[in-house]
Amino acid sequence: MKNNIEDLINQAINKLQQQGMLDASLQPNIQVTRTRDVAHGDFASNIAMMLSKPAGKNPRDLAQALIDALPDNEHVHKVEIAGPGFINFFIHQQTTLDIIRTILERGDRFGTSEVGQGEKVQIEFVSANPTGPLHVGHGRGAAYGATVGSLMRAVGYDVDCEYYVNDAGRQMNILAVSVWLRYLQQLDVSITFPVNGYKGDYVLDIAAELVNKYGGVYAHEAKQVMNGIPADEPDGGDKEIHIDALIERTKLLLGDDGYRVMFEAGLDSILADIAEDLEEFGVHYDVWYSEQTLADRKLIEKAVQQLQDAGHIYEDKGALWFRSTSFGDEKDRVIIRDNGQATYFASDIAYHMDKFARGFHRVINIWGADHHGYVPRVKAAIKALGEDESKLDILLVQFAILYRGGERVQMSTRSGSFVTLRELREEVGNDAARFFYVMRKCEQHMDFDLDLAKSQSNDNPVYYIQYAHARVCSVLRQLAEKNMSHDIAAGNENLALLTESHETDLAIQLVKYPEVVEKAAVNAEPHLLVHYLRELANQFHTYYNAHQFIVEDDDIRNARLNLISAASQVIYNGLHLLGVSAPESM
RNA sequence: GCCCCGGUAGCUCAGCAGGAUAGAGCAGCCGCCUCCUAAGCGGCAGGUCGGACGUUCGAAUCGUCUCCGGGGCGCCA
Repeated sequence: MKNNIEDLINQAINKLQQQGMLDASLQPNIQVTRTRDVAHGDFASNIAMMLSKPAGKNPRDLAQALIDALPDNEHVHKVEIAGPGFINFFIHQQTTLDIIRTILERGDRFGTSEVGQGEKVQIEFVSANPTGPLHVGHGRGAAYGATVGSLMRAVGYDVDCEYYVNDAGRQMNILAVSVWLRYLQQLDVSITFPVNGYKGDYVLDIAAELVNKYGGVYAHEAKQVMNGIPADEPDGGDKEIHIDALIERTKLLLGDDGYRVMFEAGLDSILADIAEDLEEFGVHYDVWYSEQTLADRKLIEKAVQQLQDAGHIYEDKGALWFRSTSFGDEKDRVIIRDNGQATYFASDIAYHMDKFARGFHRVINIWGADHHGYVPRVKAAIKALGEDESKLDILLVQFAILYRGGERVQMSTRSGSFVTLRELREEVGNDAARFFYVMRKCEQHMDFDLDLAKSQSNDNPVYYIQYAHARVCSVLRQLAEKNMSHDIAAGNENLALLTESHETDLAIQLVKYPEVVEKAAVNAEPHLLVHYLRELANQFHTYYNAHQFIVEDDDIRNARLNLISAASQVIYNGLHLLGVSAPESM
């Protein structure tokens, strides 16, 4: 309808240009918006005010000229000039009510479209290091990424969701050592656990399984483990040096095979846990991409070589540097350390190179806001590799700050004192968690009050929306008890009977749904849908309180039941996109 | 020091490709169940849109400066 009106205005402008009232060279940017106030009709355009200056005419006079030039349209009921020169369009009520028929016909496909034209899009999100369970901070990225994926699919994009598994690098070595040391402790080897080790209970569980499976096969005496290892922090040493020495000692004592056992026990167990956690949260991935395979497939070397061939690499102090400053970064970055090891950045260049090689038209990375300093160098690398950087969008999700008892909850994976996503899900439920996480714009810091979320209180906005859906289901259930029926075809014939203001308001809200879904998808802003659904639920509840649906008059009853069925269908569709269930009774 | 995000009602936040009297939830106060679930509805009250200047017919929205809060700036990942 909006496009329709833009069309009409365009025709009017053309007509005035032909008549010489407007300069033919004007290329107006026609804006049509939905009005806030019903007194202003359904749609409004500011075109007359925008053209008033270049046309050298008073905006209200120009508006009148445009209105006179507007072609007739079956859906437009009335056009008015208002205020300083707005043109307000009033749509026929029947046109609005026809949306009910459309919704009931299209069912759960109502709101989907093809604007994405099947474009291949990759969304990578969460990608937390597999060194411990997901915590509530990851939950926001998970819910946000999954919802953006659903939204984009709904409007016709071909979406792949991907998790980048950081299964290589120092963190994983620290995990392997942590597992082994816990294993030794459980075999009563007296060892002080390093400050920098992973202290979470899950490491104890992994170690216990190893004890079960292998007994003392990988045991060594405390002396062998600790002799000659530089002191840890509490003993006046450096915790980083201490843990690195322990990694080397572990590799030495266990050999390659033994070390792999520790390494994989940690990785496999934690990754499986993460995958299960996300699946239970309704977050599905198409691809789990291993960082290790980049090295195995020599993609890192290839990426470095490609940059070198293009002349963007130089050597300094024994390391290889990428001249990222040539591409807008604030300083150059090391990609191969003086010890010959590739940096994480090098892997990431290779990873992004591979993303583009896989043929995505658009690549979306959803990162925690703490990675924002990393954005320029990744974009720099992409430019240096000759790729089109506009295909890469990096969306930064701000932290979810937890509050418990009015106090901020500190989180740290290493210390083991965090609230896990699983814990949150169990306490507030998947529906509330999914909903809360996408309620805010992603760049908005989020205060997540655990006490409030945990309390199964009525304040919970997700219940409010679900309740609207359940209420409609309940009404339809009652029909049978009252020996009455709902004839959808008859209802569609009688939509014109829906003349109450509550009914038109509700229908207008329903008309907006596809526009909201499209805008939420294109802008990656799920919160728009959340706000829309709240408003829709509110309009339904208001209608519910104002009028009876189960009435004796067959025509009115069928028409009203069609309207509320359509409303509940839209609520169902919207909640589904958010990954939230729509219960039939509550 | 540089960079990113935020500063709108008591609290948590929408609105920000400039537009017609700035919205919602919660909290507060007052009403509404002989009637399809009161997990609901209606009403009242509540705001110098952090501040200043600028652009504009018009600024919460755009620009510059400034103040406050959060985060980031490694041969870590």
